[in-house]
Amino acid sequence: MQLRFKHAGRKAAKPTTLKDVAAAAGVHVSTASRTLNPITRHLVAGNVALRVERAAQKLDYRPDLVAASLRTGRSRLIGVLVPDIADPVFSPILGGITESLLAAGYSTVIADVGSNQDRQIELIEGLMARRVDGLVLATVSRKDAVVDHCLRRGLPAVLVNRTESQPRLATVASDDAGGMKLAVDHLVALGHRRIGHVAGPQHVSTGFLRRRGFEAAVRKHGLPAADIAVEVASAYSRVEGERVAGALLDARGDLTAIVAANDLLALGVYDALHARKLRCPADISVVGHNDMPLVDMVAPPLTTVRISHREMGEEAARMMLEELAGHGHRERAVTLTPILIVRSSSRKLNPGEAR
Amino acid sequence: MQLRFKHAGRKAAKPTTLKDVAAAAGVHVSTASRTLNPITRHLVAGNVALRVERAAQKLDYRPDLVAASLRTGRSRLIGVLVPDIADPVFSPILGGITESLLAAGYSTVIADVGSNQDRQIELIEGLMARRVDGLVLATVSRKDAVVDHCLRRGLPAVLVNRTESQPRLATVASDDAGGMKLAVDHLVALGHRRIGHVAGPQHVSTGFLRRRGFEAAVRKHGLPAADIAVEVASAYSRVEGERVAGALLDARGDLTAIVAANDLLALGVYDALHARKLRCPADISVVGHNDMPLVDMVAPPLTTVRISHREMGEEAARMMLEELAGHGHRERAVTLTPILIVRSSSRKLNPGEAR
DNA sequence: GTGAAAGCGCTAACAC
DNA sequence: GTGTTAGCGCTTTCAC
Repeated sequence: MQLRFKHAGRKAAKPTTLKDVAAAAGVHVSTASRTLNPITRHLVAGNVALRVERAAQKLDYRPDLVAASLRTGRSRLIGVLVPDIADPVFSPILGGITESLLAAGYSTVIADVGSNQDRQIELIEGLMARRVDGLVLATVSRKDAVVDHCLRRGLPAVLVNRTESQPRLATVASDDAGGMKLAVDHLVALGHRRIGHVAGPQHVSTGFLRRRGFEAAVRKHGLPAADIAVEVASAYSRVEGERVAGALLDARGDLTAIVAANDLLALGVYDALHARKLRCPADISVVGHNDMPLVDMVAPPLTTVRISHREMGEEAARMMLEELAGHGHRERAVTLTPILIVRSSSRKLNPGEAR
Repeated sequence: MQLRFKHAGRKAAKPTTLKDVAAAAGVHVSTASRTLNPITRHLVAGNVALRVERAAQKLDYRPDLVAASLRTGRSRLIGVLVPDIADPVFSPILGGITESLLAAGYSTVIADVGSNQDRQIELIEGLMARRVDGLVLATVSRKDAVVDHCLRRGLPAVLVNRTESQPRLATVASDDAGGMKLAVDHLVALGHRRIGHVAGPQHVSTGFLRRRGFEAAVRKHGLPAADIAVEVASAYSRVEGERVAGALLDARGDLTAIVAANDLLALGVYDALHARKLRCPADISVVGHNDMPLVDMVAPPLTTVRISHREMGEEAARMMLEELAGHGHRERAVTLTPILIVRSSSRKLNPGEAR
């Protein structure tokens, strides 16, 4: 389609500067600057301030944040690194972060950086070239080169969703081990004893801590090691879930339940069951983790562990703001408590029942 | 939890400036600048350039984009407005945009702006204060004040996913009417004649054009107006889908199929069917639109129209880059062709069958 | 081909 | 309280 528009390419009018405002108000630029900055507003006489404000209003003055950044060294810009913007887990986190930061006058640059740490550092350099005031990392592995980099460069940073194994930065995350305990307690209460775990990648905290949480919960219930089966997925994806669950099911025909490290893996478990003509929950109960959108509508509706991703984002923003305000040492780790959402993918085992 | 870290609050080292590089290379800043800018690189003698580059390398020099922006008036920053970052439709669009722009050296500021146009304009002003070079709008209504604003301010802008009724800006969107034709053709081929439509909000192009596309398709098949029922939802949400589908079903007990303007609405249709103890597809066939993640896993797997959101984002980025390069008048509207994905929510009607 | 100088728009020390 | 001055780090004329 070929079209033309009269407006297209129209030249932008040169915007009003502080100098224009000052001239219009008959004062010096610095006075205008002081007036328009809430912090220094009180330094200027009421009537003068009023004149400046009126002039600014009349000329539709908009401060140039780029110039202000150059002068002050601060940009009021926060970078956010996510491994995959299309992963539904990160949307609400991003929503929480951006909204909270915006309310405090900060803009957010979201970088979809994948999971290659060298590339991540390259991209961070780009953000630092823009003088971002801080970074929120939703990407970290348990020992993360990006964190090293931020520390070395003195760039304020906050971790969200994932933690390092040795905490070096302020972090907000869900209680991953606690979430698995909820899942295992639930299954044990339903009579399950031979339980498998489709673990997430072990180089990220969620995968690692959930596996450990699973193992601890299972031990707490005194289930013999022989009743338990754990297999690790190399990524949080449906295909990996299917592959790993398949391996688990083929090796251990006696399992009655599988706990997946997240919902995407759990859906992969569904796929594996389907491929083997096994029914859920009749043959195998499945529990996921995250309560991502729509898992209440899949067949069968998924029993899962809900964590408040949006709240996680809001909390991360709050921590970042504290960090920037200089009193960032108060609260270094916030742990959100997950809750169990029981739906139809887990069922009560009849006494003595086995496959 | 209270913790402290030795690294926390560590002072950032003052970064190397162009001046440092110039000094180290024994040349003037302007020469260093010329060397490091690919466009002006050829103006400087080979051996000198080499010296500068080595110095830059050695000092780990990173150009200050803020200073460059102030000087040039360009920021290599693009703003992207989405109505709701948590809506899974926008994730792949954002992924496509950010990746393509990044490859061209542009960063992306994503603004989650809701649907209040006054607020949107306020937020755009914030982006303009950061001197964004352009805006990608995934938010527009059929007559959009934000577009007025961009035009007036001379800010390059590209529309994605939604179009205005009178095209004033470069746009990339799916063939919405065509998508509905696919859906209706499919149902008619299966023997359906009494078909309902849960339409989306009519102030956005997707809702409007899909409804019109539905009506045109139905007319083309010569279905009498009495066989058709259209009801408009006030938002693309599951609850609205349920409400509107409920109204449709209660008023028209003879319908055998419903086409929803998007998948979220289609899932609402499922909810409404469920509440009325109607089965899909046994009693009512349902077709959605968008093929959003997981609709292949709901019960029953949803027949829907797939559009390539990621490609849409990539295309929008390409158009923006063209716009910025000055030859933005070549191709003003790109229409992506959707395809039908048949799953299990639509079934063939037996001859003469009715409810 | 390179250096000198000006200046983007703003803020903040200092002077009065 | 307000004006003066300097300068953030870079690019880009203009000289030579």
